[in-house]
Amino acid sequence: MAGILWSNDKEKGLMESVLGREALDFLHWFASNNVLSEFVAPGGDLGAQQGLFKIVEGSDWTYAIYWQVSKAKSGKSALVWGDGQCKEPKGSDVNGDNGSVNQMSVGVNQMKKWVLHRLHACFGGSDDDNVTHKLDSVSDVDMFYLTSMYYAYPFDKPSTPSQSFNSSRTIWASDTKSCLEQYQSRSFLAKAAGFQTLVFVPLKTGLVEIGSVKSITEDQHIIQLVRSLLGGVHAVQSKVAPKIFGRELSLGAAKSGPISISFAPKVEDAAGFTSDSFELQGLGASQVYGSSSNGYHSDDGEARLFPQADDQKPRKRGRKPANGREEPMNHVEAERQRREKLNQRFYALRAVVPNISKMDKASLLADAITCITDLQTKIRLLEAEKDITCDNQNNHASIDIIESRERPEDTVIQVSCPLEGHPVAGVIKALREHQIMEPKSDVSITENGEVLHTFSVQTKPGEAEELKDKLVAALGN
Amino acid sequence: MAGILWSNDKEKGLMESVLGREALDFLHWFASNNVLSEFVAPGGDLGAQQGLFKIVEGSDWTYAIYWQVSKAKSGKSALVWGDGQCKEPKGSDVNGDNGSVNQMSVGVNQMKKWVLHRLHACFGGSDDDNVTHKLDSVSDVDMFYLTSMYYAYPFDKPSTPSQSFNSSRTIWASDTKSCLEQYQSRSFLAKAAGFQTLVFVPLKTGLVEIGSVKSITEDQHIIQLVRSLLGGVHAVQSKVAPKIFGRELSLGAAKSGPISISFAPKVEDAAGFTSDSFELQGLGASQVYGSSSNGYHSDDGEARLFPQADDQKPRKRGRKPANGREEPMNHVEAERQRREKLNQRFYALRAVVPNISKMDKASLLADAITCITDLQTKIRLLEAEKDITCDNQNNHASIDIIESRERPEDTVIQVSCPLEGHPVAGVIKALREHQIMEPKSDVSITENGEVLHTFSVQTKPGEAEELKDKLVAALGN
DNA sequence: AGGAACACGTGATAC
DNA sequence: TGTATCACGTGTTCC
Repeated sequence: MAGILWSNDKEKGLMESVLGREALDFLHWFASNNVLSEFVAPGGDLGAQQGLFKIVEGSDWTYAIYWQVSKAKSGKSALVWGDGQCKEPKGSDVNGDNGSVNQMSVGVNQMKKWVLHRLHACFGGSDDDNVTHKLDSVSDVDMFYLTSMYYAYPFDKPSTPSQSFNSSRTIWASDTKSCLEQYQSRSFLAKAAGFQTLVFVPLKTGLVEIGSVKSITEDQHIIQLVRSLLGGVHAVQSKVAPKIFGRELSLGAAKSGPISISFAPKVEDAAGFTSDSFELQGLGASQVYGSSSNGYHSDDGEARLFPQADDQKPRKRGRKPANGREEPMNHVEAERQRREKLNQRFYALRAVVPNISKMDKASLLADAITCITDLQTKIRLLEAEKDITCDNQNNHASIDIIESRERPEDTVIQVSCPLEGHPVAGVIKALREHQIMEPKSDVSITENGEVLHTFSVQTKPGEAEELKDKLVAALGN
Repeated sequence: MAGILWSNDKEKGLMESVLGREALDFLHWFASNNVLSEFVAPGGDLGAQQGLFKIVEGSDWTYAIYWQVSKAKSGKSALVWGDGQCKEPKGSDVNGDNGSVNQMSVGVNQMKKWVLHRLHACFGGSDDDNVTHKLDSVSDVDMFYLTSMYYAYPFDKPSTPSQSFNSSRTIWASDTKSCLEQYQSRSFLAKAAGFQTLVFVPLKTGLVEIGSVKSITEDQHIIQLVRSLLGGVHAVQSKVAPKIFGRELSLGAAKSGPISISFAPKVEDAAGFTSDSFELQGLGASQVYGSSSNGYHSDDGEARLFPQADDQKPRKRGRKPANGREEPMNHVEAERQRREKLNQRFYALRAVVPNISKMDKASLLADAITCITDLQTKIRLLEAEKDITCDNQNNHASIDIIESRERPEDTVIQVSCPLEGHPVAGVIKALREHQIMEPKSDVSITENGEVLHTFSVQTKPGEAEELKDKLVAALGN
């Protein structure tokens, strides 16, 4: 009955009518397990804010969200709300059609605000920064956008965003159907808002989600724009679609763009697969993909999906006439299935192993082995690197208190830390290069949590401008 | 003729007689390709120095070296000399036997010093910090130790240290033979120094090599000691020896300890393997390991290494009587080899995939797939994390020059940077918690390149001591 | 040819 | 007794 997000069934029903069943379940699970509070709020990067603004402003995009990678103390990582930008789509009215603010829409509006208020409170927001107070009425786009703020995508659970990030593949869904599919648990809200296009652009430190109420076909320029605005130095290379045996794998949807994902590929469950579903992690068209190399299926007769020139060279296919006993026939069938399963695993392996040298099975295994070992060393190196920089940072932070001697009314604390890594190291080095050998500075803390270093250096008249240029050049901004 | 390390053949010969052929080649290759200068010198950590000292001092160990992971700008990583500790083994004399300093040993000594001098010069050391000046005579242990300083182990080349680090497995060689094997290109020097035990202990940020002129059997306590002294918080879990089908894999040498490595497992090359050698990466006893699941070999009759109760149940093994044509006979043989190769790959895959759920081939492939995807996401996350911290650090370094206004004789430069990540952030926070809201500090630079923050805060009498404790506690040291 | 790679049916084996 | 997996020889296809 009573949950965290609701206190009785009536409230639950109300929330469900606004958010949809799946979103409510999702958020309720989050709230119950305190998932969101595990992750540190990345603290809005101004660059991200500006970049998202540029994407949404003056374009057909309705909103843009930057999901950032965040790591919890528990070691789990997730994509959490980093920043966002949203606008009301042109030509749409806030309260549905025609602007007739009737009784019902007012009631709906009140419900939305109540739900948002509830969410805000449950996820640990204080009352005064509640954005709903400022909103006169809440549109469906607002509802979607504001609800998304409480979302997060842990990497240990499969989801479209995490998958896009992991594979570093852009996902572009430009028709209502596949678009809503990708929205997954947010699809109810997305449907209400009328989104027709959804794009996930993976970046180095997270990904950008952009959506539109219009249908926008895939455009590499927009992807590049997103990357250049938010991706640092667009270091995420745009991988070409993986091909296997020369054939493109993404046969699922129209265009070459969106990768349609079916999370529980229950196809041909009858064939006796165990519950593990490798054959197809995010690669459209399971039937074709999962089939054996010369496309025929064991059970059903709907086979021969490969372009094999119908009924030409049937070889010795087709079940044997079951000669004599039926015991060995079953055996043959079982063996067939075993082989097929193995082959499917081989295909799945081919899909995940990069740099496949030859299409040979043995070579594939060899490549897989080198791949694994390479990845392992890469991880070890990255971790070592991380630890080293951590140590350095700790060294920076590990400050020796040299002196703390008491005098009648005040205390002097001397703290020394290495120059290397100190925020003003660049300034000091630049000053030193300018023959200013003993730069001293006062340090004070501003009210907005910044440290202010004030250097006072002696310069010859006219030299100051040059010094300033040098400093700017030395600091690289 | 003329190289970087020598100017003529005579010099080359002299160096070779001191260093040995392989070490000379190794170092010459380094010097020629400027490998060492690529990597940043990690800058001696005092903790490491002390730890190594504690290991060597008062024990049977002759020396200890900390090899640290270092990353070049090119992206290549290597284990480079981090720090070291060395002592003259007890009971040994510096100049070989009996202390009779004859003409020859004096000459040898001169040669050693000349070689060290040469190495020192070639690897970019200045003349004044040349340690050979301080040494009266150079023992073989010294020679080994000082030469090792110019070593490095890039991860793209196979070597015992890099392999130990990668697999995070301790390597312990306690007999002269395997010991010298592990020394690889340093074996000539190691032999001269008389080392009988060599141990590599992998850590998070590198590894520790310890050696002794005595034969020391494997001792988990020493490994733990090394880890606790140098491994941060011994986060490198000591993996148990991998088992396959319940049998231990390390059959190579005596005891359960050392992993004997043969870098080009040329065994059964005759069987028609291609040059790729997966079947055995650092897992002793290639013959047993590489064989098919019920140990028989295709070509040679030296088979049946598995405990299979000799000549019991030969099944239908043994080549068929070659009935009729000999063509298909060749075919079956080829097929046999293909199968065997595939099986070997499967075995090799089993060796590198962690968390093997079932011994099934299909399950193995499934595990391999999840393994690869998991590793890939792990890498993506680590890299994202790295980038985020890099961004943060850059933000710390990216300082806005707020003001630089010129006055008659001096210039005021105001630099602001975020409090978060600032070295004195901890101090300031601690002070704030003590209701000292506006801590100001002078900053000056000491002559040894450190930044000195001097805080002057008002305290009530007797409060200073408490404040000091709080600060120490807040800074965690 | 003639090797390489694969799928297939079959017998054996372990639980 | 069925239900797995596995290895083997064979037929076939593609260079």
